[in-house]
Amino acid sequence: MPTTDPTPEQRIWQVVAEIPPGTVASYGQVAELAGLPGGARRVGRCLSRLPAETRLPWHRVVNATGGISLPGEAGHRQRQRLIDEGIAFEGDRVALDRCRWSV
DNA sequence: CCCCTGACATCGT
DNA sequence: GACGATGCCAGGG
Repeated sequence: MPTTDPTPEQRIWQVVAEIPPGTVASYGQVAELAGLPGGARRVGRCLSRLPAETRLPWHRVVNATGGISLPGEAGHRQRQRLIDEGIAFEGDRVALDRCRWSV
């Protein structure tokens, strides 16, 4: 057993790391899987603090409607990364009915 | 301690 | 389906 219990942050990182390529998860979904029901905002805040060099697939996390919540140029890059991964888009939103991550 | 803000979600109109 | 209001949680001033 672990000598120290994982912090909520680590559980969030863990869940995000598990999102398979070609699929996306919503902030609320990640929060719930991380054992933080209603902690969607916390997930967003956590991801915003990630270093630019992180290898965590944070770009696979979108809002409940499939839209990109990350504002500005960074959001534009996230969209491009998703497209490069083969994620299907409907206008500015991800086609959740086809690309949503389900366990 | 109060107030505001943010990579959110949900409901009513 | 767009919009505004409300709920929620954590930080920062």
